[in-house]
Amino acid sequence: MSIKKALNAEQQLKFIKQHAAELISEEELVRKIEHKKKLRVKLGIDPSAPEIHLGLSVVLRKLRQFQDLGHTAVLVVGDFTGMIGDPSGVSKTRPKLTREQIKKNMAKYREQIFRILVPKKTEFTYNSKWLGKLSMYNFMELASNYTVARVLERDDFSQRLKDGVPIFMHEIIYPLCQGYDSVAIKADVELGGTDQKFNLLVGRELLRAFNMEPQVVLTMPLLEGTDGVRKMSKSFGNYIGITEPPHEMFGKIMSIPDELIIKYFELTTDAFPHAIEEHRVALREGSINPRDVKFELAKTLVRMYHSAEAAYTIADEFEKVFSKKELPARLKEFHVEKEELNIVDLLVESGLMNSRGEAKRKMREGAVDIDGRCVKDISHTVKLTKPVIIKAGKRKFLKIIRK
RNA sequence: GGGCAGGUACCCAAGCGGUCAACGGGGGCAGACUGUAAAUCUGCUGGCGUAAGCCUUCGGAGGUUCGAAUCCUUCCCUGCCCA
Repeated sequence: MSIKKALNAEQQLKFIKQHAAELISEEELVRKIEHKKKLRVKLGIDPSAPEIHLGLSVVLRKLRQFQDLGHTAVLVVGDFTGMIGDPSGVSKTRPKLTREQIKKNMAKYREQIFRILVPKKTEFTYNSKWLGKLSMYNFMELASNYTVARVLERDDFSQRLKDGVPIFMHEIIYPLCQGYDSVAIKADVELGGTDQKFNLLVGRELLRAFNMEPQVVLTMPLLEGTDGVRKMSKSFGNYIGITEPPHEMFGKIMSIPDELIIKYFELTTDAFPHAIEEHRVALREGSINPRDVKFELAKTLVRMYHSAEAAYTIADEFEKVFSKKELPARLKEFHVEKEELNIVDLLVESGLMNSRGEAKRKMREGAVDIDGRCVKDISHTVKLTKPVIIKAGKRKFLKIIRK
């Protein structure tokens, strides 16, 4: 990072623009870098979802890049809005959070966020500090800076209005609060996903309204989740957490659609641009099996968030289990008292299945193997004179041992 | 304040007295296939029961009926129009 610190504004711009969706505006950014050297780069954080996933890492990594260029990351935790229960941007209202919950969530968040950011160059602030103190008078004044029509221009608002999906008053206020955060922390740049563009622009205009230099807006592309369609988000269940165990992470990455491989490489990994370019060409020409590139991607990410050793071990295991259909090296164990018991009971007791109904269904579908043999008979009795290995579905293995 | 239209399983969305545990789509899971937990195809997707069957579920609470997601009353919530 010491090397990058020496870069001039034009050179920095090149890094900043890399993989970004939109930069408003380039000239302003260059000017700011030249004048101030050290910029305050803002990122809003939602305290209700304390788990960082690859989707969020896209923006966080960009923030890290700013840090490497010598700038300061200012994380604004939306604890005020979190306590009120702010909109999710789609159609639901987020749950209200108590002070304790927020505190607990943020402790978790911090720990994860510094796997990407540099602590020394990171400021944490909570927007309740200023939003909580805003008087009705000040608030009204703030609100007078924006018109209803402008707020309703926001993509999701106009869509919801058209669809007859409720929009609540506090949701309309929300962009103003976020924009006011920028005023409060004197942001030079604000980062966000492309879905945040509107909010970020409000911040820009509010700064101007307060006679401050407007912030530069930088948006990053949204990363699709494991379903390959919707943006990665905890509420869609299509996310890959950066603290997930290596095998989970590896497996989930292997399940993304092939078309997303390059995008993932670009936005979530530290792979060299020329290496990514090679993959892209190879994929396009069909000279390589997409699986191998995805394999490389999975290894890279496991290495980044765990270790090189973990990456190799897991890759090896994956190969064994899914390509060669062998058993994984290490099996989870489950201990039982009885010498023999019914297979359905065992599946439920061991937690492999959620209910007896599900266990029976899955058995009918041929999803259950005992010691490598498919068992469909639900009255089957498992004898535990010696340990038995049960496979339920493609990736659930369990070694049953009698105590 | 008045009128109209709505609230259905994880999400979207049918159903409008019995054949509804509830069509269809998405998601999820499983099987086949494969190059992978990609793609594609097929099946499954409330709980208990080997099964017949039983139990819980259609915004909340009551009621009508042999029988309600479907009808009535009331309450809560949402959208649209009028004021």
